[in-house]
Amino acid sequence: MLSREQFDEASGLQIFSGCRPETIAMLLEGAFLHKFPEGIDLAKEGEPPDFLHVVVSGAVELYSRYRDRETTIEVIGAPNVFIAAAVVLDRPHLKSARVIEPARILMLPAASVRKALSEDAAFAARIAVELATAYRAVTKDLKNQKLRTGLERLANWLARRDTETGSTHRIVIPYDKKVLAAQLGMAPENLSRNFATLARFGVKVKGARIEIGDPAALENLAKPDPLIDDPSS
Amino acid sequence: MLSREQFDEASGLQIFSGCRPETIAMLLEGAFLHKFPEGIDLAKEGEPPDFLHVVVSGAVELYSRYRDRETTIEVIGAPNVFIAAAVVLDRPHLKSARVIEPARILMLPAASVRKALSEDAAFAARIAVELATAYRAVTKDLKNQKLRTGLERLANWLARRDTETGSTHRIVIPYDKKVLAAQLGMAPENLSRNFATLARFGVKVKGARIEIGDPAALENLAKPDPLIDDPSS
DNA sequence: CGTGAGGTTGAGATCCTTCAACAGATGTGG
DNA sequence: CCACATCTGTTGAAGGATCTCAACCTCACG
Repeated sequence: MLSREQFDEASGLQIFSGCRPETIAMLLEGAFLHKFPEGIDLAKEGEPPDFLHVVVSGAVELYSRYRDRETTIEVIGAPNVFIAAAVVLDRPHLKSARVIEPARILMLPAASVRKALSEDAAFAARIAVELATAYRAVTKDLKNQKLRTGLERLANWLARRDTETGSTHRIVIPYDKKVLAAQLGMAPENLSRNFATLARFGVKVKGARIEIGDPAALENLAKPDPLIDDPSS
Repeated sequence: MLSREQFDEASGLQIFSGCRPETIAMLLEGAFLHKFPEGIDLAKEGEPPDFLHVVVSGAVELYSRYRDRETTIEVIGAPNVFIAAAVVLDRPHLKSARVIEPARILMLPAASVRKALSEDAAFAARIAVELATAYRAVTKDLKNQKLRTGLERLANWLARRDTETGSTHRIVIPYDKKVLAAQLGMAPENLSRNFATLARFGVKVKGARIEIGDPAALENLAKPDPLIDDPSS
């Protein structure tokens, strides 16, 4: 149950923009807005979806296992939705979700979401936009994986991260390096080695802090492609 | 412009089920239903989307380039939609599309699709389902890429293809082996070598025809996971 | 100070790609 | 019908990329 303040805060979220007030009220009826500490699992792959999750603040890692391997598929920051696809289709999660930065999460009952979908075109359109955006993000990731080497993926991650944080040429890895390694699709050891290789291109690493000494050289190595790297395209 | 028969055929497609007749009429207003021979390009990555495409028959390969590399992301058979995400968001295609099996394609004007999205909740919900399904398919593919070796991907492709075609333990590769190689994320040479390796597990290859001599051995090697391999989960 | 977690480095094995040569099938024109 | 070209796929050899295992290092923290 949401408090008055929570209700007001939640109803202002992008996901509800343009929706009918009744739709919003119905969705928030059985909703929760909870704080979660780092390390908590919010969903487990293979299990049916109970809630649509909205990251109000903090960050969540989506990861999967197979045999004795594990990889992270995506890191979701605020203010984004996740596991929308599983909720819409009412099928088991394909990924587990784990808090990697203390987070406030709005949880909307899955059944309400599916109901709203067929009753409110604006909400359905918003969900369609969310899904389309998520779809494109994964597609870019798949292209990234299949078309680039590990070193290229790292170089592009650095270049993108730099422009996203104001092109100061100083960036900070916002989580453990092993998470970054898994996200980039390489072993942690390989991430170290790739960083070492990038020293030749003016990249200096000190713990989680990275300095891009020669942005042009890095850019030239990375050869970013808007159809892979632009988050907004 | 569609003929009377084409209109009737098109309006029976799954994508329209539950939609208001006016929505369907509006969508089919400026639509085309064309036959395309093998090899034709239907869309080019980087260009804006003009039409939502529905594969009525035949097959289409979605592929991408980067530097001098190319990979296929997906192969779409009938009766499926593609480039829905680009149309919904009105953003450039992330992938090119090429006919690999003579196809009949229904093309719905992108602007009409976006209009229908906000006016007809049933249509919006259908598109949301399409997008959610496509999203999950790419996610599975990404897991496949990041969590498995090439040999495992091939073994699982064979196992899945076999069950999809009636578990006769005889399958036919429905397109060129180089397309299969790109789809599985390996060089064509490597596909050959992986097939050679599979001989030890009872897999016999003669051109495009494959016989699975020891299904249990293949299954044991593949170790399929419903959260990667089940098309319906 | 120890201790443990996260990160780095080295060595060897494995996976995969590239380049090159070759084989087989298909098609064409004389 | 044959010679030739072409396209696809296979095979071999070499090198590159990546992973695993192990040792070591560093730093925060009790």
